[in-house]
Amino acid sequence: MSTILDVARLAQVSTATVSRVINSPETVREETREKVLRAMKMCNYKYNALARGFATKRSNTIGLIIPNINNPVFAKSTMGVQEYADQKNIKVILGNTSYKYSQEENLINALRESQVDGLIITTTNPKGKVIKSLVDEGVPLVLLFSTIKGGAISAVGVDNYRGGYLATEHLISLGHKRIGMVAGNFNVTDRGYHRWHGYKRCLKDNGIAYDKELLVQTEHSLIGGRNSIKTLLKLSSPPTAVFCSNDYIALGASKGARESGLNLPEDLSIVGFDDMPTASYMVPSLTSIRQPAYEMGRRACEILLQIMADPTTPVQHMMETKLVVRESTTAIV
Amino acid sequence: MSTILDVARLAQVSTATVSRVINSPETVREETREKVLRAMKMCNYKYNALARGFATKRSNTIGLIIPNINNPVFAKSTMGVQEYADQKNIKVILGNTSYKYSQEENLINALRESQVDGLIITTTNPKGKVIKSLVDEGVPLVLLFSTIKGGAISAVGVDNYRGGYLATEHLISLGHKRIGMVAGNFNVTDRGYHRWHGYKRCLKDNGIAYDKELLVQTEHSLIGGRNSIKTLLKLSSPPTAVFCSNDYIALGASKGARESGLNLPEDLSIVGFDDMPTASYMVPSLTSIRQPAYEMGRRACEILLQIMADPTTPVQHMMETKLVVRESTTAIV
DNA sequence: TTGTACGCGTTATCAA
DNA sequence: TTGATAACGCGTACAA
Repeated sequence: MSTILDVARLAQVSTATVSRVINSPETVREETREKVLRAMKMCNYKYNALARGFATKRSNTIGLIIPNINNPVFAKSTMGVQEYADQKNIKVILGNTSYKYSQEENLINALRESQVDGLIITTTNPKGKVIKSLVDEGVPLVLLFSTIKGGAISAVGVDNYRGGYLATEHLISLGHKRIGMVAGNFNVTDRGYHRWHGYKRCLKDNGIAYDKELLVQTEHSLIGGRNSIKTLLKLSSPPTAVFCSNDYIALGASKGARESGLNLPEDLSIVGFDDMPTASYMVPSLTSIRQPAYEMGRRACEILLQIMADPTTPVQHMMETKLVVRESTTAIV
Repeated sequence: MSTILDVARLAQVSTATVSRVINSPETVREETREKVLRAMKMCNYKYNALARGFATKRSNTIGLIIPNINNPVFAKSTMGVQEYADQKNIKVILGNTSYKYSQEENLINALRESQVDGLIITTTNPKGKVIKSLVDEGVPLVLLFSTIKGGAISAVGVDNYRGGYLATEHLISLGHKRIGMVAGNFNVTDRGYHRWHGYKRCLKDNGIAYDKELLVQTEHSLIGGRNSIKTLLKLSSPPTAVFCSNDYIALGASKGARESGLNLPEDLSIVGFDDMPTASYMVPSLTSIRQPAYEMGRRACEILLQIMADPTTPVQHMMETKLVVRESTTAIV
C-alpha cells in the first residue's frame, strides 16, 4: 500500500504538497497538482483516514448507542443519524445495549477508546454516572429520545408526559373509563415512566380514579405485550381500553387480546406510542402517538456536529408528538 | 489527555513496559505492573485505540453495508453481526445503501479509507465491479444474503431459488393455479430474481403455464407491495394467491388487497419471504419462508474474522430456508 | 507556491 | 524482565 511519500517521490514533490493536493487543492499550482494526481493514479494510492485521524486527533467518526435495532423506531432514528452523518462524511459506529445499563457503559468506554469525536446515546438511564462523567470530561454528547428538559446536556426528544396524556385523553373522549396501561419496565428506561405520568394525570383531570392494578410493566418486546395484556384481561374488572407505551408492545397486545377471544377494536381499544412505519398496516390499524424518529435522529446528529464545533452551549430540541387516530380505538358501546 | 509516555514517566518505567502492562500483563513482573497500574489511575490514563490501529495497521473495526436498516430482516442480521463483533471487541461501522449501487460504491470507498479490517456486504449487485476490485485487492470480505454459490468469495446466504420453489409449491398444494408474484426490482437485487426462478420452475413442474402478467416488480417497501397487489387484482383474470418476495412487501400487499375489498385469506392467499419477527403478529398471520437472519449475520461476522486471520480459503455457508405455514394461506374453495 | 522537519500515541525490534 | 528507539502515514508550522 503506497503512502503520500511514495506519491511525493514519484511526482518529485514534497509530501506536504501531496497533502495539500488532498486537503486544499486550490492552494497548489494546477501544473503541480496534476502531476501529483497522476502519480497517485500510478501507484494506486489510497488515502489513509486512520493516519489522518491520528495526526489531527479527529477520527471523523461518531458513536451511536441504541437499546435495540430491531425496534422499528430505533431503526428509523438510526437511519436519520446515518444519513446526516453521511452527508458530512462522518462514519457511524453502532452499538446495541439491549436495554442493559452495563452494556451501555461498556460500549461508551469502547467507543471512547476508539476516539470517536462524539456520541449520540438513547440511554436507559439519563441520570446514571456514565452520562455524568461524559459531561464532566467534555465529551460531545447528544441524548436521543431524551427525557430530560433543561440542563447542561444536549438532547433531542419529545414530551413523553404529554404523549401519555394525549393517548389517554383520546380514550376518555371515546367514553372509556376503565383504561389500562402496558408499559416498558420503568427501571429499564424512564420514557415509559413519563408516559405513565401523563396517563395518570389525564385520568385524574377527568375524574377517573387511578387503579394500580391496571398498570403492567413488561419488557420492550412483542412477547412482553402479548403476555401483559392477558394479565390485564384476567382481572375481575378488566379494562375496555389500553395504552401501550410503544407500538411494538401494542402489536403484541393485539395478538394477546385476540388470543383471549376478544374482537378488536370493539372489545378493546388500543393506543400505541411511536407510530412505527407498519402501524397503519396492522389489523386493525393502530392508533398511536407519533414521534418523528427519523427527524429526531437527523437532528441529533446535526446538533452533535454543532456542539463538536462549539461546545460552549448545549442545545435541546423537543419535538412535537401527535395523536394519529386509526382503527384500533373506538367508542365504547 | 495523558499518554503512555506520561504514565511511563510517573511510574518510572519505559513506554514499552506500559504497553506490555496493557497488552500482555503476564509478561511483566507483578510489582512493576502494579506500579504502572497505579500511575495510570493517577493521571487518568485513557487508552487510544486509534493510535494503536495506526501502529499495528489493524483498526479492529469492520464495515457493515446493508440496503436498508428499516427492513426488519436487515435489522436482525445487523444485530447478529454486531453481537458477534462485540464479543470479539470489534467495532462495527454501519452504512445504508438504500438499494443504490452508487451509494454502495461510495460507502465501500469511505470504509476502506477508514482502514476497516474487513467488510460484510449485503450487496445489490454481486457481479459489480466494486466487489470484484475488493477481491482483487485482497480485502477481507463476506457477502451476506448472498446469491452466489461457489467461487473465490466468502458468503453467507440461503438458496433463494429453493425458497421461491417452496413458497409456490405450498400454494399449489392448496389447490391454487392462478398464482402471482410481487417481487423487488430485479435490477436492484438479484435475490428476488432467484426467488422468481424457483417460482417459475415450480409452476412448470406442476403443469401450470407461466403467465408473465402475473409478475409485478416493485420497490422493497410497504407501499410497493400495496400498489403492486392492486395492479394484479385489476387483471381480467386475477390471481387467487400471491408470492411476495419479502415480508415487507407482503404486509403492504395484505393492506392493498383488503383495500380492494378482498377478505384474507379466503379471497387471496399470501406467502412472504424472510419470516420477520412480526410475521406471526400480523392479521392474518403471515405464511412465510424463513431465513435465519440473525444467525446469518452472526455467521458472516465469524467467517470474516476467520478469513482475516487466514485469507487463503474463502468459506461459504448456505443456510436452510423453511416454510412456515400460518393463516395467510388457505385452500382454494 | 513549495519544501523541511517534527509531532501525534502506540507497537515492535533488538539489546541489555 | 525491562529499556531505548525506530516506525507507522499524515498534517502543519515555519521557512524558503
